[in-house]
Amino acid sequence: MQKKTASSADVARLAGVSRSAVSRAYTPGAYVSPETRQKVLAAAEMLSYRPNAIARSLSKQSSQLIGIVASNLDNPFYAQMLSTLSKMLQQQGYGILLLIAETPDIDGLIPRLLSYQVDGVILPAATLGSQIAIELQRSGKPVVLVNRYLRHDVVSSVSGDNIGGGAAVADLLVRTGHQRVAYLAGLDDTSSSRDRGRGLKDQLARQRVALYAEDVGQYEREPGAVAVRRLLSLTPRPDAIFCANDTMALAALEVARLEFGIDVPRDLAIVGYDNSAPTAWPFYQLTSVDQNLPEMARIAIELLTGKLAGRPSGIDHVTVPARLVERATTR
Amino acid sequence: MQKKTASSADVARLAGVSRSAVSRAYTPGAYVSPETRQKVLAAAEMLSYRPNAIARSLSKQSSQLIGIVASNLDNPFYAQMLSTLSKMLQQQGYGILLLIAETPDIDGLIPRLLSYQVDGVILPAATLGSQIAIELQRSGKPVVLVNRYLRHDVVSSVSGDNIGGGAAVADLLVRTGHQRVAYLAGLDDTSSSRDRGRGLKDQLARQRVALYAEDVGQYEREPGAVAVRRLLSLTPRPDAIFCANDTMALAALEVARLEFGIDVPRDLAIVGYDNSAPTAWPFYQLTSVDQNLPEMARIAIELLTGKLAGRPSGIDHVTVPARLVERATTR
DNA sequence: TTGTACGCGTTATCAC
DNA sequence: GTGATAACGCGTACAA
Repeated sequence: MQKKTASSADVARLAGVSRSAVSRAYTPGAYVSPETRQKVLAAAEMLSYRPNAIARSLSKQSSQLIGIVASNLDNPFYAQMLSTLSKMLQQQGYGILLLIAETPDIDGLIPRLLSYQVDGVILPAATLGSQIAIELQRSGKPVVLVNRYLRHDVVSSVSGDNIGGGAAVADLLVRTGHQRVAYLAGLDDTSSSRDRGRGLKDQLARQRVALYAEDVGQYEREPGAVAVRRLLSLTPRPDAIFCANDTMALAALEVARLEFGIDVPRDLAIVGYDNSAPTAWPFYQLTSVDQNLPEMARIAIELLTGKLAGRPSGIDHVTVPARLVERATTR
Repeated sequence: MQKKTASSADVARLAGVSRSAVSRAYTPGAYVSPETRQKVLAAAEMLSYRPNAIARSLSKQSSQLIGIVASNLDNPFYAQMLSTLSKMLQQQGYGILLLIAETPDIDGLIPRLLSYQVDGVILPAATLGSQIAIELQRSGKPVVLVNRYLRHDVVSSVSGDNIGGGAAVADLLVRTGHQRVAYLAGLDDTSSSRDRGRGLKDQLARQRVALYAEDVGQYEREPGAVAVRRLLSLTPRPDAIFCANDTMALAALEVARLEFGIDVPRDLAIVGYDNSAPTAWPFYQLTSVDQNLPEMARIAIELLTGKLAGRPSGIDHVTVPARLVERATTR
């Protein structure tokens, strides 16, 4: 239990070398003789010395810190996204500065994130105001949006193939004989919700089926349930509901079975989006669209580290293929 | 889109004052005349200057950064714990350095966390090796364990009243006429699992009921389901299963109803722990024990900030009362 | 290969 | 009140 944490000067003194030598001993590929290197490491061990990353950041003008602005951690998809991104980043030697974007004063928090000189920022948040992304971008920090993109190509992003995913759902529903397909959107101002709906609609249209109804559930359980009740009260009733995420789809299944006594999938098909863990639970067995989360995370990091390495990349938008996972809520 | 981020020297030059004046303008309660303060703020605005937190940390010997070592983010309880802790901390002006403790080389990651000079560390991880906590503590960093404690009082912690929670379950089960109560433990080497089991057993004993069976499900869905199958294959069959967390309890309910065709709660009671979101979902309606997560988070931060303020607190262990939430899996 | 000297951006101390 | 100056701990030209 030593008083103060040892500095490179302490190590240098004990090892009988200069501070530069200590620094070099910790710099891969620096000119140090094996002997001095050993002396330094031995002394460091004695003092249980660890280089001070804060001081290094100041000197190197690079903190090796990545900011992640997260939200909706109650949604398993985003919880897993945060976990996956973090694991991959820390494996590559980066530290993670976390910011939860659910407090009202989020705008005041971003400058604080920046003040820690993060090398880049990842925004895995479909429900986040786009203003933040634009501001970050303007401040010159490398930024990558995940699961969302902005028009006008102002900031790089990676997202799932929402149009393709919606189209795959349309194909499945038409193929299994559905005629009155409803779409339960997430948030109107998000690219994900819009594109999933458009993919569905367009692909239905190509097969001479018109979208029967549309409602909005804000990507959340309660508003979703309310919207589903509205949809299921239409006459004639829809024979299929495609929900813009799993959270709403799980609620839809509950409302349909328990409140309306509907036989799913015989009289009603329900499809979700994200293929999050609960969709596979025995009580639900929900058909859903897999976004390939690990791949999205991988690419997000690749885009960001590319910018960090100064690779001359403009604003690019990468799309990851989606995959329909059929379970027991479709026939 | 300026080239470099402005420093206090740039602001000082533009405002026609010294760097000290700039620093003081950003230090609450420092000796600055309103006029110079205004000049500085105006110049800062022009250059869109933000104090560099890294440099400040170096100078002040305090980073205002708290490390959180998280894991099991697929468990809604821990996802919410991370979210709540983070929100509270950032509200108090702290930054959060996140470390996901699910990679094999976790031991190598801790020093990196420390190298960023975090002011303190919170460990909300029941499944984390206790060695890490002890090492951190020994390094002199303020540490608080959440939802777990260590014998011998070596590191501060806050946890739910697991013994009381287990006892409350025992009372409920005896009161509703159960005689063959089984306990599905989490991980043997965790205080939470041990205490919940002990609370159950002791309180059963006080009412002349012996624990009928015990098994281990590692706090996870699949191992939990396997253990439940073993328990339900006993003859005579248990008439109640108390699971050490919700994840296993949800799986237990599925196995009982779908695989064994058991009528829950008529022929079998199932109780979980954590009162996480899915327990309230209509398909489950699982009776569970609420840990009062927000209160646990609040106290954890209070303990930590107390240590940071140099308040002379030893090693203390705070226990938060638990509350039984009865739903449809008990009668 | 090694050491010296300076810079990174900020705060604390001290004269003025 | 204000402005020099010295830390804070480290990386790195540059000289040796």
